[in-house]
Amino acid sequence: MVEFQAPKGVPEYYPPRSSAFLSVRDALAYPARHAGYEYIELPVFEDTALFVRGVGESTDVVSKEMYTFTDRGDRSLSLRPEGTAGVMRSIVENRLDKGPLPVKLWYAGPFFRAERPQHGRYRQLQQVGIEAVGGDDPALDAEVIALADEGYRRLGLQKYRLDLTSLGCAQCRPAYRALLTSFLVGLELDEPTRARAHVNPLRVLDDKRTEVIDQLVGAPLMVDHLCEACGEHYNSVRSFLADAGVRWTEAPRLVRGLDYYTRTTFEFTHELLGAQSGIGGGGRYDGLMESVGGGSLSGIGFGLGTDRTLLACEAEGLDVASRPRLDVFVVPIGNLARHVSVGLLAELRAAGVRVDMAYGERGLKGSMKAADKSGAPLVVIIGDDEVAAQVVQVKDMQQGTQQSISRQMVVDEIRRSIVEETQ
RNA sequence: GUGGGUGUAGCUCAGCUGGUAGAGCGCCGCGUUGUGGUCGCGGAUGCCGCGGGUUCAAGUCCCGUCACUCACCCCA
Repeated sequence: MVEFQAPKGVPEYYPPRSSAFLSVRDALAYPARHAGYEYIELPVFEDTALFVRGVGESTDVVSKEMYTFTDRGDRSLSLRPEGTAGVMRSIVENRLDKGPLPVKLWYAGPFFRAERPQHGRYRQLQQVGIEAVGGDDPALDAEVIALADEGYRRLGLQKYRLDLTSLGCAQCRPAYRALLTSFLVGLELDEPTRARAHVNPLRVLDDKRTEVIDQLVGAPLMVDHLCEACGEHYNSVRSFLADAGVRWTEAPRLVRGLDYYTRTTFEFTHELLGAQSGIGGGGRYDGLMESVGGGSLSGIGFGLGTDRTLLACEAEGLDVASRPRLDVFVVPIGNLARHVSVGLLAELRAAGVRVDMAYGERGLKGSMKAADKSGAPLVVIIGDDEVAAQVVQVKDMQQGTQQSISRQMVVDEIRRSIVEETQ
């Protein structure tokens, strides 16, 4: 048994899977980056009060899942459980909301929740997120959702679904909430569920137990009680989504665990992931910025789970990191050749070629084995004969063919063959 | 936080009713002169998760503990 282990529930990504993790993260961020969203790097911990006020005191995330600690200045800080509140804080603090609107940002990194770990649920989770702040144009909602969808599509994912609904606003939700509450009090519910209904009646709607679901058949739904403005907004969002070519499922019982969501709300789930099926989600938040001390700008955003998306790719058998890690592997024979090789390595790297060489005295056979395992399609072999003749041997590992190329020409030759291959 | 399952070589796992550890894969080496993958041969590696108990004897039974895992809950 090893002396030290990574903290409970914290996933690590090491080779070879780490390259797949990077590919997933990049694929999820790509659509937003190419839609003009700019990068924002945020603190991993913030003032605890930011999350309490922003995310909501009654949420499970804040009430029992935060890693909270006191620093040496006696300040209460918490590892961020989600990204949106921090983005809002930064926008307000750095006056980004005084510039052109909407402010469009993307971020990626770790978030922390002190939950019981299980497949796809981690205490340190990785997310890629975007926020579009300072606009309530329903086309913006559609854009955000479409960018998430495109990320999953880029990876080749197929067995996922987009659930969509509207949670109304400060105008219409309170009345609906009262209606739902009066409906719920008439049901046969156990104590924890009653408590939940008291804290947030909406949350009872997505209960998974059949005995609860059966009782919810006639429950009033938010989408049937939207005010005129929210109803119109939601219709427009759906219309723009259709224009964007995104397919969704109406999910009138969709509820999210964070209090700030209003109007458009969505979640992506993958069918092969078991209990932790949510691979991404998000929605509109109209009052969030005000609640953290900013102006009354509304926004919309999403958080996509990098860990779970990777699991989803693996569940679908997708090879998300098929590109070899190297273009060339150099095999020197003898000390003289090692000097030539080091020089060649520098030139190749400067030319943008991804290259490694056989270090250590392994002998030609061992070096060739290492070359094979490196996955590089080309191997450059240099021995005394080659040094004397000022050439190198370039071997195509797949074909098994080999040709002698002059030392002078070899960098250009290799670069050319790589360009051809990537076309 | 609440339940269930599992913990044996780097990995996947076998080890029947208790008698001092095995396979496949991987790794390293060899198959003579400067060439990988296939094949053949050889080799290294285990406090059998940890602690206690029962027993002449425990990987094997009992208790505890830790870790992992699945579900609830929650969510990415």
